Amino acid sequence: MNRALNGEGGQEPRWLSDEEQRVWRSYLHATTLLEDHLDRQLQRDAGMPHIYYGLLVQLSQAPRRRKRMTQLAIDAKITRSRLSHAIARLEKNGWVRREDCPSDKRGQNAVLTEEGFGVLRRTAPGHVEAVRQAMFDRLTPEQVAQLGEIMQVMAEGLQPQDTGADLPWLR
Amino acid sequence: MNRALNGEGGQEPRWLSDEEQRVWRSYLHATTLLEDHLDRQLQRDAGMPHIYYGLLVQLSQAPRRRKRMTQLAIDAKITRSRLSHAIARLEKNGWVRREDCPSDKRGQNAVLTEEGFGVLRRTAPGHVEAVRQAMFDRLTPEQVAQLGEIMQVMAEGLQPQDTGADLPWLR
DNA sequence: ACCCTGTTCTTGAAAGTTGAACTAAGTGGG
DNA sequence: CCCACTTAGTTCAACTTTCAAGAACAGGGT
Repeated sequence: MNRALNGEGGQEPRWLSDEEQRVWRSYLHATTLLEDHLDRQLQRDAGMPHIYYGLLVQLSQAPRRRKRMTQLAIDAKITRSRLSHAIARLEKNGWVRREDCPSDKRGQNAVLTEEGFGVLRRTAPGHVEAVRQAMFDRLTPEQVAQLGEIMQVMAEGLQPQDTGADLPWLR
Repeated sequence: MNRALNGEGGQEPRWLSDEEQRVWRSYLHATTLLEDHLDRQLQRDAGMPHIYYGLLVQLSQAPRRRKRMTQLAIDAKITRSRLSHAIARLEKNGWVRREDCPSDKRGQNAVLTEEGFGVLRRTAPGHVEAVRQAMFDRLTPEQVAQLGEIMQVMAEGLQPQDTGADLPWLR
């Protein structure tokens, strides 16, 4: 459905207004700077990128500190392939281990190890502090509320099925 | 300066409140979904990732459609290393070429080729449309203004020099 | 039991990214 | 002019991500 609007065949493109451009640039600017910042912070203090850290967090909050691979992939918004590689790396670190799923022989659980939990306990304070300094300490309470609302709306519009019905692949 | 708050030596960590956690999750959720979405959109329609597309945009808006490597890296918020690789790839595509800087023999200009400009002209409408659908079409004008304000504040707090004076390396 | 289709997860290769080391060229004393 | 120091950009190796297969199992029908 983008096809019709794309490239040569399309009708008049709806360009961004000046203000929209400014907002879009600020958005790109802020989000990339923050993601880079957190990636470096965690690489330095926890020895892993932000996404990997997020996987450990997910596991730490799951019922028995374990989760099916596919569910973890969905919750972390990454592909199963990426998750496979990531878990392999975390496993090599001793922070996660794999476990066969009893009910489904295809299935695997990723399980947070005690050691992995320790890493989280040690590094979480520094990470929260970094997030605070970058976001919550700089925004008014109203802005925090607004941001929450805005991000929620955007996220809703981007759930898997939206962009086209021709994307049966997970995520 | 994170050291003192990190891990074992620190004082009471300032955890996020429930609402802050919700906002933070929404933020991560929305930003990663959008970035993935745009990456796929551009990979499909323009044959390059979002960042590379951004480089072409930068060049197209620069005075003679060219820019010094370092300046381009700063403007695009990426490392010089990453830029080197990216330009090498874009050069292979024929969309950019390198040019020795006349005034500084160390310097290089990245120059947008006519072909590169053509790619931009063909793919920009589809990209703008994707951005609109994901963001501007879903937000009220007030929310757009709020988002702009918020992102500006966050970006200011993340400029290179903030995190510590002990980071002489570019970004 | 058998086949068919869809799901779960992994793998391998190519592409992209990172951080550090490196080359070459400008800069500013002494 | 020479030295040390900085800056511009590239390169290398290690790591991460993506995309396209592929192996193994599940859940129906038939």
